[in-house]
Amino acid sequence: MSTRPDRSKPTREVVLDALETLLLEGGSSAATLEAVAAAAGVSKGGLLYHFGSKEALYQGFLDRLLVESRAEADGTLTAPEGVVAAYLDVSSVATDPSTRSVLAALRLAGVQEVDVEGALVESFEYWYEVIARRIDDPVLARLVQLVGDGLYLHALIGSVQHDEDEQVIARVVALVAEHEAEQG
Amino acid sequence: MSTRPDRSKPTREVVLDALETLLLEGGSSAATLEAVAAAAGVSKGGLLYHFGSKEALYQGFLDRLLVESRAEADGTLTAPEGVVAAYLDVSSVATDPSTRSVLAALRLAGVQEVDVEGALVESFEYWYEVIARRIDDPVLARLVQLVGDGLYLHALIGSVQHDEDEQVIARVVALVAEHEAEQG
DNA sequence: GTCTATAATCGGATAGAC
DNA sequence: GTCTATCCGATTATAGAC
Repeated sequence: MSTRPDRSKPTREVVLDALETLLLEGGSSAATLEAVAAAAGVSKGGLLYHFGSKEALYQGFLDRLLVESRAEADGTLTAPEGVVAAYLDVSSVATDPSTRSVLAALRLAGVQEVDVEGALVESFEYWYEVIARRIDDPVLARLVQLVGDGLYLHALIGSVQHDEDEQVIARVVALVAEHEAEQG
Repeated sequence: MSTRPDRSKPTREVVLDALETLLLEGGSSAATLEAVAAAAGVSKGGLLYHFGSKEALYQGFLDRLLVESRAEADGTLTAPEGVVAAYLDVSSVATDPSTRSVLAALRLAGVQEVDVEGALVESFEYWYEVIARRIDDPVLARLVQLVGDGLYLHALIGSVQHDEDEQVIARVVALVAEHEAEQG
């Protein structure tokens, strides 16, 4: 990939997209400045004009992740299937744009240049608040999140979806519906 | 750390312990041969006598991980608190030796030298089989695992334990007990 | 805003002494 | 079985032309 994928997008965004793809494919060690530049269709020098260092590049990625995931979480508040089903669906579909960002960030976890863990904690915390806004029992809300995060973990290791996963989602949704019926 | 931590253990094990610690602290990029050797209290040459390459070192780590996690899973079959509580406890305690290995392996996910994901999938699959041996409803068994894996994910990003987590575990245990009572 | 060329450093791996 | 010395390729970053 030596030609620039999309010229309508700003270069910054194209570079971050390239970084995301490389992180998903080969982890943090595959995401060298040269490789990212090549995948984005720019030169190393061109990349370094937009992000002055590897640290700045990583930070730019985390900043975008937070903006994206907050928007995604907010969006589910008005989702027809409800927040619960929406979160569990998002978590289990590794091709979802928002999920891709989170999985890429998880592959970045542990690097010294930036606080990846802090950004991820912030993102997950925001999701919890959104879920808890719809389920008044905090324990149940947390259970919903943990099931979703379990699905995230399995997406991270590329595990094939269990036959049971769909039924687990249905079961959790039912659990929430049951709770809501009790409350009135 | 330039002195060898424990001379009673075989050097191979000391080296793998050092690798594990470095992976947890700084991700895969921090686990250079030089750094691992230093943390283990041997020279680079000394390390390379036991593991001929970085690939061999990583593979040795994954091999040990599988042996350890199978033993851990088998051990819970006879645990007094039951498999369910045992898995959820293990998943949430980041200092547990077995959990440390899994978290370190997760930080290694994405490297090209070895099939980290494959090893992790195998480990999680084994755990599922152990859990499913005690809970005859496969959907419920999978739900238990996903909650535990959600806890793993939060341990991976160093997220502080939610106040609700203990109650979530209790709730899941109750869910399983309820199911068993129905079956008889 | 994007490029090429190059400097400086680091990481993996080999050879051979002890 | 462990060490030191060394080579080579890869990676980050800078300088300066276009």
